[in-house]
Amino acid sequence: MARSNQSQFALLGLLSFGAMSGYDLRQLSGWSVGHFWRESYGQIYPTLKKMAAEGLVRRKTEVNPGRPDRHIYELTAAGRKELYRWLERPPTVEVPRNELLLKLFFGGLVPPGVSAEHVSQRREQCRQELATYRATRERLEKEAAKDPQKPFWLMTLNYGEHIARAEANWCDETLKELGEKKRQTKRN
Amino acid sequence: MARSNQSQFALLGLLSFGAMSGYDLRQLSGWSVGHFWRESYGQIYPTLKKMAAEGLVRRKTEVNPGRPDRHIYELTAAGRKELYRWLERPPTVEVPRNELLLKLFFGGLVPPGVSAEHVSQRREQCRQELATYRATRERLEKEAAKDPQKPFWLMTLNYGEHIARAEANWCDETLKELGEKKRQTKRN
DNA sequence: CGTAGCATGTAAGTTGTTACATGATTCG
DNA sequence: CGAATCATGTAACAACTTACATGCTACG
Repeated sequence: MARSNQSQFALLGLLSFGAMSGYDLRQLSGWSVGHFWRESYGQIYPTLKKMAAEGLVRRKTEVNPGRPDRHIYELTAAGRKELYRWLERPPTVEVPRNELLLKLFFGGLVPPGVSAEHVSQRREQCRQELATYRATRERLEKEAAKDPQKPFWLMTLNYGEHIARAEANWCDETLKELGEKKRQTKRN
Repeated sequence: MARSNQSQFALLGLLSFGAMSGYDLRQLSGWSVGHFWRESYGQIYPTLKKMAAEGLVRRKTEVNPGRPDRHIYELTAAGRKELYRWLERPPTVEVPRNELLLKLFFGGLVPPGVSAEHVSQRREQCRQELATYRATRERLEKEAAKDPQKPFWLMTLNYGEHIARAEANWCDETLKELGEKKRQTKRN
């Protein structure tokens, strides 16, 4: 068992940037680790509670007049230690499920236009992702120009760009092949 | 709700190649869709049972003397129809979690050697994946030379190769950057 | 005045993994 | 003779998503 609670470590990591609320964690994760890691509120709030009970984080309540209270979570020494121990363990790889590929694998069962449409949509998504990466890069250059952690953030961004470009290229190649298939089918 | 039971469709798809047992499904998925889709027995057997109850598959028992019985599952007309309907729906994308990137994102918290070691291990995994793809490609050329579905299988294989190469390149670049970082750290 | 954002959380359901249980046969 | 493969399945649990519930404020 022990699937080792990855969400927990993601949150611990984000909290290393400073004390935050569950809401903040969600927002921050959106533009920082958003392209390779996402957490839902339904996951964040219970995990924070559990970590507080285990002494990995400390909870403080910030009372704001005319606004909902904010529950700010802060790393404890124990939490920081856990985080470091996790960072040093080698990451485990698992096969990511890819619905597009699964459908394409069975592409022979449906008219070729169906697969082409799926790939074409993916192509467009890649284009959008690449645009987002460019924007994030500019934002990083401005807002984190001097941050010592910036190089690491750029590395993860580079990863996204490498993969998105590769995926886009594959889409283009595949669309060409599917196009030929379509013509062949029409002739028969 | 309705997370739309992806595993179910994967199994329906594999069953379109012919009637099979749960065990067979697992084996077949290993080398066919293995690099982008995996199912465990704990998922396969209950799903088959459920689909049989819903009339998407038909179960036949093959009695073998001196061996465990084999439960062979076969697509029904309803199952086939469900499969086609699913194939035509546009695939949904979800952000795949990447533990390596998550650790790298927080790389500033640990000595640079730690991140380098993680990336280096990933580099080696890419090498192995590429070797597997080459082997699968050869196997496909031989064993499925005339299969009309072969082009689709090759497309999914191409995808794997594109991504693995991109990932390998990224690893190399990143290792270089991390190497420089290490030297800088040592000098300070 | 409606919508979006701020802000917290719970409940119910689904999906998936891992470990366990069983027992025969084949191969080295 | 021990390990791997064939073959099926269950139980326990972990993880995650979605929808719901609440209510205020700022903005157009």
